[in-house]
Amino acid sequence: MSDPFDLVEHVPEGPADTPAMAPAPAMGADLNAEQRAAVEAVDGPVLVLAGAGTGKTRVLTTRLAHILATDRAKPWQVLAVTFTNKAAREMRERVGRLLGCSVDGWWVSTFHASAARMLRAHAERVGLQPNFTILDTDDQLRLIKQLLEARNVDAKRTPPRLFLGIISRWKDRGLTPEQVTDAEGADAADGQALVLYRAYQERLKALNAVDFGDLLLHGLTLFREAPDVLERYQRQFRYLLVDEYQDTNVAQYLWLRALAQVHRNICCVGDDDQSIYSWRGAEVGNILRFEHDFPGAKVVRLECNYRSTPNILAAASALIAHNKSRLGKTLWTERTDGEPIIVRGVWDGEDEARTVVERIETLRAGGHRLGEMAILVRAGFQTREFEERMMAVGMPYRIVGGARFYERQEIRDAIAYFRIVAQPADDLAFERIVNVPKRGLGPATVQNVHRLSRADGVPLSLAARRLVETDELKPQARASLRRLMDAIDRWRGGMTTMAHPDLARLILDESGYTEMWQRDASPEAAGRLENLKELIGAIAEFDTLGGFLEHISLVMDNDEAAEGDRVTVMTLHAAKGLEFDSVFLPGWEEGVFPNQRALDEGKDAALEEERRLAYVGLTRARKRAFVTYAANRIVFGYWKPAQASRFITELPADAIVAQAAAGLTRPTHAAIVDVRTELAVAAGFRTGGPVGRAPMIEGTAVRVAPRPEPRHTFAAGQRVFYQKFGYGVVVGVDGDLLKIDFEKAGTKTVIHSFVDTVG
DNA sequence: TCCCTCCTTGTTTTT
DNA sequence: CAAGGAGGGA
Repeated sequence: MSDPFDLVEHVPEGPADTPAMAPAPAMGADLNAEQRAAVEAVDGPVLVLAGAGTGKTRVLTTRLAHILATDRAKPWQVLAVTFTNKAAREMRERVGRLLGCSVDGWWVSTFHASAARMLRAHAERVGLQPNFTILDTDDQLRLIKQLLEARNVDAKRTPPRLFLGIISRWKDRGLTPEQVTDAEGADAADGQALVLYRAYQERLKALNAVDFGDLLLHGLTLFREAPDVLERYQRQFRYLLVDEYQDTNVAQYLWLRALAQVHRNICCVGDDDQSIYSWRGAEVGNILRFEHDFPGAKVVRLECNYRSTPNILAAASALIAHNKSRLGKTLWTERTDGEPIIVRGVWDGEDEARTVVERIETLRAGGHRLGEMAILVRAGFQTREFEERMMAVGMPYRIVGGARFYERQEIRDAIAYFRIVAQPADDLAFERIVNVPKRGLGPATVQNVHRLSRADGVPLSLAARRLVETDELKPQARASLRRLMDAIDRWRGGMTTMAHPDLARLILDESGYTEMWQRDASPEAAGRLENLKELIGAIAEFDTLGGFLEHISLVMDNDEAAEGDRVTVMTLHAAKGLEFDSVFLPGWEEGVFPNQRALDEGKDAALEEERRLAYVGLTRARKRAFVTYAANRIVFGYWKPAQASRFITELPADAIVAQAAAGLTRPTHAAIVDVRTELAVAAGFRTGGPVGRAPMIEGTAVRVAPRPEPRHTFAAGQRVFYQKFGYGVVVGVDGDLLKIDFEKAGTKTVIHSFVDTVG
């Protein structure tokens, strides 16, 4: 399969594609009764309600294998969709292993990838060209900014993000601008949002571009406007498998429903208790609608948990039982072993990081692998303190998420170069690179190109080409723009004559982009050049530049190989679907988790989603969980007293052990009615004043946890080592803070306790 | 045209 | 407290 744009028409149908598979009876012989029921109920609609750790992926993959093994369908007649790239990858691997064959070209992928694949094949039916560009959030925002500017909307009062959010939610619900009701349209941002939505869609079409939401939305339009196409897919896909069904939004639901109409063999696997993406348009209601839209659907519950100890299950079950809106499942296990969950109060975030990392160190000393431990946080900002602590003590760790590979500046720049070469009409790419590196083509020149582009109704790159033939530009800008446009033409020629990795390198070299970073003296420059090299390497794995661009626009996650034995740090959202022996759950405080926004909304729905997130966190643990909450937390740069999370009070007393740091009162759950207040008062507050200033103490039973003693004394001129920036010389001392002139990283201010003396 | 400084704003979560 | 954007000055 060489061209990812061209799939449907050429799916091989011969026997060569039939995998050499194990005989059917052997398939999944070790499943339990419910799992087996879910696997073998192949015909007709099936809804599998699968609790955490009940073998849901196993059921899905076995079911797929079973369908093929019993010859009910050929591989290309099964559509299996998941939500994340990670899950899709895993399913492909497991199915491949199960059947002992390659799954290349099969319809086993994410919703977005499947929808994109169909859309590529029938782009013209919805007014697109097959090589349309898929925009990411960054592109979308810039586009919206431009539209707002053009309409003289004050970007300060109404931030572009807000509009993007509204438009995305509409798309999640499968609504084109025409389908948004007048009432709702008038309501959103005083009616401006709907006007903007229309303009935005027009602009996208002109750019031959789509955003993520469009992949599904245009997919629906395609099905509506081209019944022949829909019918063909309906007939093709005899079996549909859907993973993480609770995360589907309305558009995805409608898309599935349309496809399932003919054969009605659709199997959705999900867990309403793990629905944590409603903010992104996911509709738990889809689970309820399923039985309504597919009457007679068989419902299978998987409740036997194979992952966690009884204590962990008891805690998770008790917690989630506080949610009102749920279908209700009871997880059980045959196991009897297990440690209690430790719930520990700490002084502040720093204390929390120290405590958690110490515990990790103890486990490691006891022979546990770091790769089996994870710190799961509510929000990204919480990772910082753990990162600093682990860096300071030399604990190997990896942060999942954060600045992802394809979102880094240098990667996005490079990709913009490739895009403008492969897709001449890609105005966004043109704008991104026209003056990067600086070549004297500032806003004034770009304005000129824009004007001509609008007047002639042609893409920016074509307008630029025409502009250099006129004398409208100053000689310098004109020469510079001509050089750039000549180069782009040359690179386009290279697409047919050169190997594409070579072409990619040539583009980066000739454009001066590589040189720009080589000349850059900042400490990140070396890493950026490294990343660019890696990018070229990634390109080499694809057959065409176009294929690569398709891949990266859909697969934006970096599966950085987790080499070595490391602690994983990530958000609870990112942890869904994973499991670890030991799970650390910090920041269980009101306002952090459940987070402030959920509390502000004051609605049950938001709070219940937070609780589901807590449930997801606990159920990631196989053997032990460690929950912490701090008495004091820095919020927006100011100390605030914190209350233990209500979720802590919802854990059953007999499954946990309560602990507290010195100076803090140990929580006694069973007896205290409102543990939260009790804890907060007993703990004492450190309030007021910006960070760094001496804390003010309120309350009575207060003891301030001692700050860690500096391990060394420092003076100007002292040569030092700091893990993050390397070697340097102290140039100033200010209390806890050291100003250090680093050899590689320049002058930085760091906290003394992480700095080591040298020599 | 570019750079610097001041000021605002924000903290979920991701295909 | 951070980072990112806007605005002003060289």
